[in-house]
Amino acid sequence: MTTQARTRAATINDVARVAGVSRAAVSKVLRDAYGVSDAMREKVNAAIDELGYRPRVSARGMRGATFTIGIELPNLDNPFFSDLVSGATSRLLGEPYQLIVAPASPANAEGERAIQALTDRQVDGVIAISPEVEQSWLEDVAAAVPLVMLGRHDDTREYDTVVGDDAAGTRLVLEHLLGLGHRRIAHLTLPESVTVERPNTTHGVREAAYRRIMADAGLAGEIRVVNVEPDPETVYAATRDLIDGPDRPTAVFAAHDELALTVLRAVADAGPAGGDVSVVGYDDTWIARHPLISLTSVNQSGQHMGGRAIDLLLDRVAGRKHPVHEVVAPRLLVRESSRAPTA
Amino acid sequence: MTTQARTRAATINDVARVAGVSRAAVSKVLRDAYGVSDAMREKVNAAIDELGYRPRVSARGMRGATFTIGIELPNLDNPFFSDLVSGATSRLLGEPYQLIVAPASPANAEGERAIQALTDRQVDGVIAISPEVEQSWLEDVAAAVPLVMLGRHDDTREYDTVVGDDAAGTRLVLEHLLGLGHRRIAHLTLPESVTVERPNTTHGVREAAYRRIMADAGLAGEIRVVNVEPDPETVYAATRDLIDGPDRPTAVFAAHDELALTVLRAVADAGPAGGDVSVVGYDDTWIARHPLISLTSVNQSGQHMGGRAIDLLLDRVAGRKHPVHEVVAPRLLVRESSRAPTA
DNA sequence: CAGCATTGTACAACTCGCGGT
DNA sequence: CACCGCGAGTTGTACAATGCT
Repeated sequence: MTTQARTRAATINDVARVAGVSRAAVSKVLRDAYGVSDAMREKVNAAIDELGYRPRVSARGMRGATFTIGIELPNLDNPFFSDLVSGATSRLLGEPYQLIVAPASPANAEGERAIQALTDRQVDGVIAISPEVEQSWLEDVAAAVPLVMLGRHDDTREYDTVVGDDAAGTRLVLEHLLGLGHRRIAHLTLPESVTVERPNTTHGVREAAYRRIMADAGLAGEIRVVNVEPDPETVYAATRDLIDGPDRPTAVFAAHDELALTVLRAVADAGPAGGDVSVVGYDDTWIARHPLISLTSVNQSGQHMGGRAIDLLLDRVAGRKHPVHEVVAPRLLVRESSRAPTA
Repeated sequence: MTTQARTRAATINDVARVAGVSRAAVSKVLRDAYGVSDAMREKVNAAIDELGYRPRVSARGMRGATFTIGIELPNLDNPFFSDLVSGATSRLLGEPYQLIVAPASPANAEGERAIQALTDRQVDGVIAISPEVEQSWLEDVAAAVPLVMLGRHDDTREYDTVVGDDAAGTRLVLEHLLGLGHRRIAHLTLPESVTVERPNTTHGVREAAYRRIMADAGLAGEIRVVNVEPDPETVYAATRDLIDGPDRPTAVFAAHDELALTVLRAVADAGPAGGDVSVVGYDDTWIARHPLISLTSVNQSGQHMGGRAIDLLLDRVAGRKHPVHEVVAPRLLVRESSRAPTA
């Protein structure tokens, strides 16, 4: 502690020696296991404090648990993901588990690598968002470690899911816009590799629901889906194409808030010449609520979803085997970014 | 792989048996160590593929490295932190290291716990942002594992630092505002526990520079520092107090963009009655550039800082002993949130 | 007898079942 | 019976030692 350049960090053996007990006894105290007297516990704890001892998680992981749960995220830029993490973190207060986040590399399809990095590190459970990964691969992962997936509507054998009711959320958005009198409503979303090719993902369900509801409203001819890579430049350019092109939509339903913000930016930059375009997002992130942004959005409480994911994971760690699929009800928050069309 | 309900995951022993070689040989090809023939490498890799073998990082950690570098962050809500992580992630492409993020719990002074969680997990290096932690404690940590701290101007013995030139950045802000004709310029920042009590932190330096520059400009009487906990409600209330109270400032210099956004919110909510208040932030996060926000801010490139932190850490892993202190030059981005005072 | 490739084996730090007082 | 300790087991690393041209 006070001495510098300590030779080596203390191990369980050092603690045992100082406390005058066996290594196994120290282990029991550490794990709060059955069969330790108060006197023993006190002696051991005193030695632990004296040496500043901390158990190596690596060594623990060889036989027991690592008391670590890992969460894989596509990136940290989307504030919805921060909500998830913050919900998970606060649900974990008081539990002996430490949360670690593994951001997938910017490249696509890096989700697998990040999930594997977590399992390689012997985490006790994994939470992940990976629309691009095959279900069969996830089932294999789940056979080895408790797994909860976010944002997938899969019918699974081995893992749990927490997901918003994306069809209902999309209905809320479209009924709102249709009710305002909009007809030319475009849907801006992620590439087809995570929508039409992955009909069980959030964005797959949202796109399908958009198409269905538009058709049901007799607006099949107005269906317009723009699939783009989610980097700002591409989204911006795609939106400008939409605004500056023929048959400009009067409303854009963006698949999530981060996209919606870029749409708002393009609309703002286009100025009055761009016409009056309503914009709706999804996730109701904190920035949507900002009065200067005031973005109409669908709330599905990322905090709550993150917390529930932890609940399900801890259930699984405790032994549950059958899959649970939790669906979170969406709410529409109407703000200034959506209004009746002027034309 | 294809078979389900595999009994147990493959170990290095299984690989050795299938390949018909010794365990040591397998270890060598895994580590790319000296002294393996091409034939050996091929046999082993074939066995690895066949078994779907992946080395346990826990076991590796017992003797060698974990190929993991950990980054501790106070939270994931501040987009500047996302920039840091994204800079670190892309700098790490091609390196054999995996980045994991440990968010500190919302409670204050949880930074120590999160850093310890990383060292307990035997990471090969740590990057951290922890203004509240004692330097002596960090020196102890750094004696055991390579450490790079962000946002601290410490004169260190064992760890490196990457930090913006906060005095220069503050000067850019104040010269800009003074040049516009502002006199009543308030500074909204974090609690004194991380400013006046920690003069080596970013926010400590910014506050001190604010006081000095104001005084040098003959405005000692106008110095007004508001120290608040950074949760939105508190910041909002403090800003309203400022706006609605006597001697309303004509400009507010917020210590970082996340705070500045809440200030903008309070100003927007106050409406014309709140008067014309210029707002300046710090970090130039992506949201500051949004045309609906258009926040004047100081850029110190989080991406660059995150990348440099990785560079320094890898240097240290490779053996460097003496401390390096890297200072990043700031740039002021003037946008619509700051303008000449009307009164 | 160099100069390789390859293997044997001593660790590393903890957990846990079982046997002993 | 309540407590405690022995010792094997966990998976990989790395160095010394062996075997082979």
